[in-house]
Amino acid sequence: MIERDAQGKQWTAETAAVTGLHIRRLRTERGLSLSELARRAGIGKATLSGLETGSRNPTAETLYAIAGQLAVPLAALLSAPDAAPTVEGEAVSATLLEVFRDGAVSTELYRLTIRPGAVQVSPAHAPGVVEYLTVFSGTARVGPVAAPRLVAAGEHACWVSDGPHGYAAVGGVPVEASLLIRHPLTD
Amino acid sequence: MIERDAQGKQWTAETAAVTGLHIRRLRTERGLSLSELARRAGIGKATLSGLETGSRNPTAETLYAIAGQLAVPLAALLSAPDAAPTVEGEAVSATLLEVFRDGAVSTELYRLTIRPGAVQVSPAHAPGVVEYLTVFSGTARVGPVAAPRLVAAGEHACWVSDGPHGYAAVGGVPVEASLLIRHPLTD
DNA sequence: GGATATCGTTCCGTCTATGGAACGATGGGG
DNA sequence: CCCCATCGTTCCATAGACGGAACGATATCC
Repeated sequence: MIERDAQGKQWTAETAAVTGLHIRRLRTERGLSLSELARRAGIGKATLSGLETGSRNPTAETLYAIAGQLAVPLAALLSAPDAAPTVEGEAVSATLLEVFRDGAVSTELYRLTIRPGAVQVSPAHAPGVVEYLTVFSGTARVGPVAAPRLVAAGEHACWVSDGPHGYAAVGGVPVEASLLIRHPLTD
Repeated sequence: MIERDAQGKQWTAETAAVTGLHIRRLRTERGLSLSELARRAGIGKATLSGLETGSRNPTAETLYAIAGQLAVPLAALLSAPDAAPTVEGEAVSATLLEVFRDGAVSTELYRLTIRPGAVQVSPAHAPGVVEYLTVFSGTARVGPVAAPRLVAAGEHACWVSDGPHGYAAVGGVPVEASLLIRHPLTD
């Protein structure tokens, strides 16, 4: 299946600087002064200034206050858009966008790009795991290796991934798609 | 109809507790002990313990280290992604998670909750707009008002939304789902 | 039983993120 | 010209987040 990046992300000087730039950009886009945003968010000017210049390691409380006033999700402040864990395979690049948890089911949402010229085969998952693929552009051949399906732009497919299954782009064009993987929580 | 959360989100005792539960859940799902995760993430056991029990206000550095080791986006640790723009309807709450743009198509991804006891009907969209709904939990009756479909947990449905279409929860339980809306860009 | 290991929590000294105040710079208005 | 408001940065005492060590609890082996 999709192997996860076991390498941990880290908070570095660079991360801090990028985060600061994001905040400053969002603030100026809204025509807010540093003092004004600090006042509205209920934080000190010193804190916000230090944050924007990348010389601080903010707490969750501070980040929440700022994101709330800027009316953006926290993720918009923190990471570069693609700092999420990315999985690279022979033919597939996947970015984990969200993890939903509802009752006894965990659902992971990936942004998927399938490169042409190769086929990626993933081994079986745990029983009960289902995958849903929606193609934005290009044409993909996906599903169980025993019974693959052609999915064109705007179409979608789903399959039970309790056996080996593959991903391939058809026609020499990369495929852009979203992939939902639904895991029953077997605890 | 479109309400935006202009009120700032705040870091409260409850936020901290929910965040802690998310972390603990992700950790135990992976079969990791608290000590082991702390060691791998390079943080103190005291820090992780306090975080999971909701008695701390972690720094970005700590959150990054944990999210990295759990291989999830930071948003999966922090409480529900409801700091994002949210659309509230009579029966439906939708959160815009992502917008993809690929060639001549724009695709919006929503996180959807349908409350029981009401039916929400949306007017026709532009021609060529298609919606894809994947249900995580509960059972939904969705699709064109002329031909609605029943979708149970783990199933999905798609329909062309060039006519009025509705969303309803069946069986008195809220429905949790993801919704992809695919717009051809006709400009 | 005793010895050992690891679990998650609590204690505590250190370090640092915090907000208020003071700072120099800038820009109108009278 | 002076006066005053507001800009973003820097200084600083304090609150609190940090990791190491010690803790009691539980399991496993001899």
